[in-house]
Amino acid sequence: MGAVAKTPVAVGAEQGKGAATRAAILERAVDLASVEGLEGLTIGRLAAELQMSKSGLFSHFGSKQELQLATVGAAAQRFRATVIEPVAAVPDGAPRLRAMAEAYLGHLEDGAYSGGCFWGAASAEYDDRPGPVRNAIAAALDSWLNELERQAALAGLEEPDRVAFELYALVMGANARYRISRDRRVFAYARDAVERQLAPA
Amino acid sequence: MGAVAKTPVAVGAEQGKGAATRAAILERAVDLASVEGLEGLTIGRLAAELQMSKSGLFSHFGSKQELQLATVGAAAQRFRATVIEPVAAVPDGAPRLRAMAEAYLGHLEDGAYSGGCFWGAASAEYDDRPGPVRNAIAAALDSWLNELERQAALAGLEEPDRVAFELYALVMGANARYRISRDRRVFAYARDAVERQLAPA
DNA sequence: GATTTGCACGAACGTTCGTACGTTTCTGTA
DNA sequence: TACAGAAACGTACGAACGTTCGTGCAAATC
Repeated sequence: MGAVAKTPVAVGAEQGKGAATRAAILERAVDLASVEGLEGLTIGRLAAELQMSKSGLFSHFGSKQELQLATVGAAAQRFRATVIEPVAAVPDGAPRLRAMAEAYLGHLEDGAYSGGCFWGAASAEYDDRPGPVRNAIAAALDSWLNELERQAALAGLEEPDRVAFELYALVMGANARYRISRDRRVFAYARDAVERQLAPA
Repeated sequence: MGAVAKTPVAVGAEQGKGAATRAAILERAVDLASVEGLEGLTIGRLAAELQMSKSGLFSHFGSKQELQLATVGAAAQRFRATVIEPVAAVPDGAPRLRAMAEAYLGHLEDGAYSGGCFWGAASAEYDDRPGPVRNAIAAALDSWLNELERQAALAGLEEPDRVAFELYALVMGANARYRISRDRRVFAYARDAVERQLAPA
């Protein structure tokens, strides 16, 4: 191939066949974990769905916990790619919050995620399971809440921490309620409530 | 009270030693399932915690699914006993909704449930697992939402279905957020938001 | 051409799961 | 006191779990 000078392993360098396989595994793992849970996510089943051997898949992670942590990381990356980055150009404050909520609700409504919101499931599953996996989930959710609060402050809203909580509760509630009742009216309720939160801005 | 079915699904512990054992099993099962999930709830561990044999416990239910269904039923009974019945004497409408929300949030805040809200965990776990267990969970949540909507209507609030959803999202969001962040401020946020929902009444 | 390295494989391990079945122990009447 | 039925127990099973280990093979490196 090319005569490009090869650098030592850089952070996040995605080269080689192994990295591609690993990425494919994690893509599927996020979907599977959204349905079966992070604990119900089984190495054997994941391998079967990807048509590879259990041991071959396992060797990419070394332990189930490492697979779970990597899956949480992949889910965070996917969340940023679908809810954060697409609205990065929208002006700070109320417009940005509106766009973020819409990006989240829109993906739920379209059924883009077969298993619903990964974070809703992971949060409920690990809230009582201390350890690195729980910490990773909590950190991701905290950073999301912080972003909501930051934007609420930029919007000039009073009590941005309270507004952030309410927005979080509304969109997660829409996810939870839609998932179990399949009642699509919850999306209208949630959009309406988000709008009411943002009205003072 | 009507005719008793052949299946061991009677509610009252009126007869026999077996019924008392069964009730004790289910009491523990609800707590365990709130922490480990309904799927993570294992017969062996449940038996060990109750200091009885796996087979002795198993014979009360005949299958794990029957144990899960019975656990859902016991959790519904506990929910009614802690959130519905204690406020039965409170006047319909806004006062009743306030009292119900306070009963729910108060129990969460006091840490009465070691594993947090059973329904938040069960709903997230089973939203993608079709079958009798999911149906039982969905039915219990629907009846709760319906009660909220009924009380919202009695309170003279507009769009009682929307109000019911928002109240549901707020209290469940408080549970979810408190469980993962241990931030007690969410209770104040939730109470404040409930009050704002009820203000027009 | 020889050697090292990176990926994936199949077989087997020890454990735990839900479930089945036969036996023992308790308990409430006749 | 005897005894039937209920309740709890002990043992065993097949399957699936996470994990370990040795091997095969292609690409990269020497």
